[in-house]
Amino acid sequence: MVKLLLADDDARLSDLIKEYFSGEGYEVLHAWNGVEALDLLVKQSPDLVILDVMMPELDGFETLKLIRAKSKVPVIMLTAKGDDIDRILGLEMGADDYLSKPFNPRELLARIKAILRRAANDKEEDLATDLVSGNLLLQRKDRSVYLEGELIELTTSEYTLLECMLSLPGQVLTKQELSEKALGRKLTMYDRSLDMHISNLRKKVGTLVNGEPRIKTVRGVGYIFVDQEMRK
Amino acid sequence: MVKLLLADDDARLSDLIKEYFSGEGYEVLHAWNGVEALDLLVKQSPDLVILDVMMPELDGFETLKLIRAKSKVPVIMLTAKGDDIDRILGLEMGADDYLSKPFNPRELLARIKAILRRAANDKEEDLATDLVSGNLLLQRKDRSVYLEGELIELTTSEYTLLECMLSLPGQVLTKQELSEKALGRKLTMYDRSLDMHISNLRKKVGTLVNGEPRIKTVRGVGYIFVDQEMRK
DNA sequence: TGTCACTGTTAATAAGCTGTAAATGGCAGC
DNA sequence: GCTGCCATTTACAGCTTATTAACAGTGACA
Repeated sequence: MVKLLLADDDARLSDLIKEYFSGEGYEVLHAWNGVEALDLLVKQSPDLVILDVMMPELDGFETLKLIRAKSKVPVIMLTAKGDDIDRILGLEMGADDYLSKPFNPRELLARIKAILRRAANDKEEDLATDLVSGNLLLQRKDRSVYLEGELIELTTSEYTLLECMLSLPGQVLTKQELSEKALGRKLTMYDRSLDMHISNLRKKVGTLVNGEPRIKTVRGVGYIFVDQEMRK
Repeated sequence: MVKLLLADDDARLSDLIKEYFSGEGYEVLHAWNGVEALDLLVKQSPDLVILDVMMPELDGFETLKLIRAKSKVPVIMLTAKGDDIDRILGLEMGADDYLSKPFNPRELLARIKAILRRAANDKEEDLATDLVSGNLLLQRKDRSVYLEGELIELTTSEYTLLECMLSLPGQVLTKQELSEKALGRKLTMYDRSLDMHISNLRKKVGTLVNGEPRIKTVRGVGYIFVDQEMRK
């Protein structure tokens, strides 16, 4: 069952939404403010969050910021009537959609469906997309990597790292970015873990056909995965 | 060849799309309005319809309504920029996706592919209620499983798990997904239940004919049910 | 040229994940 | 209340992988 998290301090509206969506076959969790919402987000991991902008304790924007710091869950913001600034701010901060009060529950439902469907599509799309660079092939659907047609064994970190680099070839990826995306944590002062993974990756994925290194170092900044035309 | 039906009264856009999609190996039929579109739908039965909302004679919504009255063909709606009401109405009325103008043809292509893939999957699900992989057969109608023709006794969880894996063979299924789909709950920190079921399944459903394990583990991620050609 | 910060790599250590046997708990049917 | 069957939890061995430490190179720069 699809689980929604609604963060709103208006009891009447909340009840209305809860009732409507329960009838439509959704499970609705409710938080009275941003703090509660974050708590529920962690504990219940809902499929989508509906955030009222106007809330006590922690307003919608602050909450959204904190949510985005750790999660990619789709978020719909509820803004006051005609408050364009809010919409723009919300979307810029990573909300997936907005709706101004007062609204028709049916409209909210339609938006939720649209967002969830798109999210599913995107995921499917990702899975179906193979990354290629020269003689290197990465298949996401089964997390397999082939070099010159030969299957290469990679550890989880190596795979994730390679996926990151392959999806943005030819551009500098900072160590900070890579550590966060591939290892899931901030890069700290004397953390050499990333360097190790790069080193191991280089051993396995090695060098280009022409002998050039496939992963270039940008001293003091990060690494570049050398961009190559797809082989025909 | 995949046949697309484009209903749009904008000559420039139509030409653009026709050209782009012809280059990508699609056949593009064109209708100037909803009436023509319905006519072509019957006569040519395209694989997918792209409907502009703004059209003379019969607008996109009316057309969609008439299409849905007789056909389940996938439909993508083209809406004016930022016209939320349109896209909501469209989705509620049974469109499969929407795209707001102006758009990048590549994005349209991506969405078309996604939808067609989904349609193909759905069809397969519906028609073939039985899932087959090598010498393994799962019949949904009576929840029975046969290995090499012999009936295998599985518990509820084992069966559901196997059904999940068999329906997406050859791709990584994360422990999270499997736990949610097969056991109906989120995977929590020290939950080993899924591992146990996998272990038991392996005992029963065992190994491939060639001795390879049928269920591969992807450390730190999940499992893959090895894809096999259907036996003829 | 010498210092300094940063990098590459080997080896050692720590942490984490998996498979599975066995214990536990829950529940339906009798 | 038993009994039997499953699902879940516990426990732990065996392994794999991640991280840390240590040290040698290397480029940047004064």
